[in-house]
Amino acid sequence: MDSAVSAQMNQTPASPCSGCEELTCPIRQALGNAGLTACPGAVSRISARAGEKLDATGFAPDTVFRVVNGMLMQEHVSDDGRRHVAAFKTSGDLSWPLPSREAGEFREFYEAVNPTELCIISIDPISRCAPGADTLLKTLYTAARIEVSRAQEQMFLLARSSATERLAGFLLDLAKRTGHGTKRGFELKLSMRRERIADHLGMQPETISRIMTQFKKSGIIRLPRPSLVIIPDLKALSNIAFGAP
Amino acid sequence: MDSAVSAQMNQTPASPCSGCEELTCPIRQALGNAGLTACPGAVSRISARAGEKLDATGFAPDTVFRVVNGMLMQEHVSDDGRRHVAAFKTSGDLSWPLPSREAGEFREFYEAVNPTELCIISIDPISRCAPGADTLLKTLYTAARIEVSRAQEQMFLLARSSATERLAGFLLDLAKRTGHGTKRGFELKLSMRRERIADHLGMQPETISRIMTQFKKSGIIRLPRPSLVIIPDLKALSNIAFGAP
DNA sequence: TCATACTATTGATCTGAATCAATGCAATCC
DNA sequence: GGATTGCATTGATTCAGATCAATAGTATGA
Repeated sequence: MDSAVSAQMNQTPASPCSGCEELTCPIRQALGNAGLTACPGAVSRISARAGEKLDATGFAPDTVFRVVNGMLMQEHVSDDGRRHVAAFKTSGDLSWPLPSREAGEFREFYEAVNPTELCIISIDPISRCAPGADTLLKTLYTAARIEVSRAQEQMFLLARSSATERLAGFLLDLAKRTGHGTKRGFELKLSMRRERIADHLGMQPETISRIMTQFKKSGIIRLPRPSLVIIPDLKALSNIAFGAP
Repeated sequence: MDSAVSAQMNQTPASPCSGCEELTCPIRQALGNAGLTACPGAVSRISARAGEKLDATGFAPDTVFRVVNGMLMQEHVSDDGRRHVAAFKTSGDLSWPLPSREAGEFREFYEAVNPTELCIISIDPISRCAPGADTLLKTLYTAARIEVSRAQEQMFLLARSSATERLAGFLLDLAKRTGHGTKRGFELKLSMRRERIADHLGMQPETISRIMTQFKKSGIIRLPRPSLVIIPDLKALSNIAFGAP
């Protein structure tokens, strides 16, 4: 089992969460400043440098994480060291730490891929004391439903797609979420290493490399540096992701 | 693409849902009979014979299915005919039909494995008109969170376990949920065909057969008929599922 | 009870991705 | 700016599971 949980993120309680100034924050939208202020300690905030890790074991079952900015990796590690990256979370994404489980299952960690800020929110005190709590609950419920859909898409990908299709799907998804168009094409920064992409897609890092090279040779992507992908034609990549022969 | 969506389940509106007499029904628990009666049309009920299919496309995004009894299979089918069974749902389980999506993704179907009764619930009218709606919302939110955890476990299984481990994990899960102890061991009825188990685990039916035979030969299971599994020692199966060499 | 039609099992072979093993790059630190 | 170090890439080989092809069971209906 991985022992490199050295750099624990340092948690700084704050009430209300100073990170929830953004208009898109569901907590703020549901409760407003007044509601948030009524619940001291319900929201705390963490800043993490790239590579910092947080052991998600032992959080109360009403906890929700919200990524303010940066990128957070949610990973599951089994006792014998097998890893799976459940998701790469970006600005605005929510995540629910796993309820603790019996042995034989796996442990959950969160790791910052980039410098990342996140809020750790306790829902119970908020839903008890704040006005607008039902709106908040509805927002969270909707978010959780969307998370179920995402997970089901990922399951389909893992169960029924080839390595090539999986990587194409991953690049496409990340491009949509974090990329930006330039004159040369759609540009995407791959901040995580190949090994983590492999852990996300149920593959080995060597296979990621090989397929990247294929994509490069066939002109689907350009790869000036290992961490910079340029996609001249998103539609072409999409065709590969969805099973074009 | 599968065209055998011949036997559409026949939906019979009812208010309140006569199927929600059980104490475990979250709708009933949250609202009570009075609350349910206040929302005519919010809950309808379906009876399905084994093999009957329901196209889940086009349900409102506030819809929840609840299996009353029997077994329901939630499956995703891509345009080129690849299938994945996201889950086998049993009594008390909730399921959320996927929001409709752009082309290139997949369609969702529900199919009764056994004779099955389910409730189709519209949440919005209930949460508007009934007392106790926030309790209901909290119950649904909790259920959705649990569903996210389940999906993440399944993702780990698909991404990082061998075929043998996956099948052991599946048998174990189903045994816990639908099996029962006898003097010969834990007995489990496999109502679905091998092909559907394969679709759930991202494998081929032949591989399921081969591993079943291995398990049989090594004494992990007995298999009097293809649809009846007897597990003398759950712990032995569990060891295989969680990566014993 | 026997014929019919599926479904499961087994066998032979193939193949995509894993594994093992170098080699080539890029960022980081003196 | 040049070594150092950790990744990424490429190559050779292996192997788990898929695919193709029979054969054997099981359930259903006359």
